[in-house]
Amino acid sequence: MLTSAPRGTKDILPGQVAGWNYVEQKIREICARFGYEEIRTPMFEHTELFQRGIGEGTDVVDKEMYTFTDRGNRSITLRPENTASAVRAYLQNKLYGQSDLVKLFYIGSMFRYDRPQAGRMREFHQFGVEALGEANPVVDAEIILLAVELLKSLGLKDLSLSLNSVGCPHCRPAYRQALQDYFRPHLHELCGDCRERFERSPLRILDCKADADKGFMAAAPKITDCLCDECREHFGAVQDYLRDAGVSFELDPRLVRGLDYYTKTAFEIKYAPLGAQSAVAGGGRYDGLVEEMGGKPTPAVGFATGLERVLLALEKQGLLPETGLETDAFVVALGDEARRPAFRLLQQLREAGLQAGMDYAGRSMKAQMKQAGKANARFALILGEDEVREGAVMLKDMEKSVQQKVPLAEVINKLKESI
RNA sequence: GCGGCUUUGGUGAAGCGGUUAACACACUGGAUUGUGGCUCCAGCAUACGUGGGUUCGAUCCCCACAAGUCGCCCCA
Repeated sequence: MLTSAPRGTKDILPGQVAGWNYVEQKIREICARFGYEEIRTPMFEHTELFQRGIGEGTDVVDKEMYTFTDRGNRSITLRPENTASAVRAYLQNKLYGQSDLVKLFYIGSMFRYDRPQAGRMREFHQFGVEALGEANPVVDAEIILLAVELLKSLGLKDLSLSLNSVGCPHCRPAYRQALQDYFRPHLHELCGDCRERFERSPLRILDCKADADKGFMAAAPKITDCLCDECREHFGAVQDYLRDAGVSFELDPRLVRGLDYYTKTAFEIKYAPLGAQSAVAGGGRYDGLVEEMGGKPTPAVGFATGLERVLLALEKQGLLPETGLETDAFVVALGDEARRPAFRLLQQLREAGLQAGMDYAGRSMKAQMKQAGKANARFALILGEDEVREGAVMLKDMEKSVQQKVPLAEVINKLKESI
């Protein structure tokens, strides 16, 4: 137990960090281009924030949160997602006072108690974006394009974008009703899960794999047929903007988001080879959330991507950057008299801005040369009795395998020239 | 939360009711004097996920648990 991390958590090891840095750097670059600014919110919040924001009755809130009571008797929850926190920070810090439209992004750990699987961790990392304060569908499109642009710039291929509208408080109740009316006569034919969903979230029945091929499924009312005028227009406009941008997508009337706050636009980007956890990014509009949390009515859109899944996709497509230490110079010390001068030389190299290393174990020359080779050193600086006496150092080019004796005072300049 | 599969050293793995638990890579040392990447030699699992049981005897059989993985679910 002492030597294993809690279930569903993972160490990101030195060899893997380059991939994470690569993705994070791309994220920052693209967010800057799109005009989104980074925000960092606490990893834990008052439990109530998520209950209100995400909604009781959702799986995330009901069965997946890490909730505990702190020593001050407050109910605290490790953030299962970042939208609620972002909205809270927006309200608490009155960011709306700075401009009508506030565009934020975040990168960080999220926590959900779920059964671990590849691409589904209990501590996982999300990058997400929130645009608060604008109802125009052009922002929906911008956000989707940002997600697409990110994944594209990482080099990912074979992604699919699905789009839907889940309606608004005006038209969704009617649709719910229509669905329940439609399914009621078939209730006994539905799977157990769906019978439970019938009352609470009939929309999810559409998404059920077990019932997918039942005859009556195909004819179920589609939300897109039940949208109010405003929602319909909005949805149409989002599609127009995407087409103008040359982004292909498919409409999926069965795409439903599991968090209560979504309205109108919902979208998901999938990378199918990831199997059961193929959703790489997902999000949509949530026009009611800010008000729900005590702010003025404020339209908003956002999405999140699962970084582990993005990394998995990159790995599958062979797009992860190489990792490995670069070494400009490896100091090889021979004999006890050379140790101190060698260590001093090492420091001087590093102070001069070079990446330098040496052996600390007092090994044989052969072993030290091996180490230099393994460290990928461009040069080996050999310091033996002779060199110490002469105030010189043997400079060996590891690739060309040629060497020359150079006065100690000149090595650093010589190295800098050739690197 | 549900079901299937898997679990041998740092890694990839072979094995089988009773063996010194193969082999490869990695790692460490060596192949006469101060020089890497090739080659050769040697070393490197009181140990087969954990805990029980069956058996004269279990890494190999049974049970439980754990972890991983695939699917469901959920979602990113």
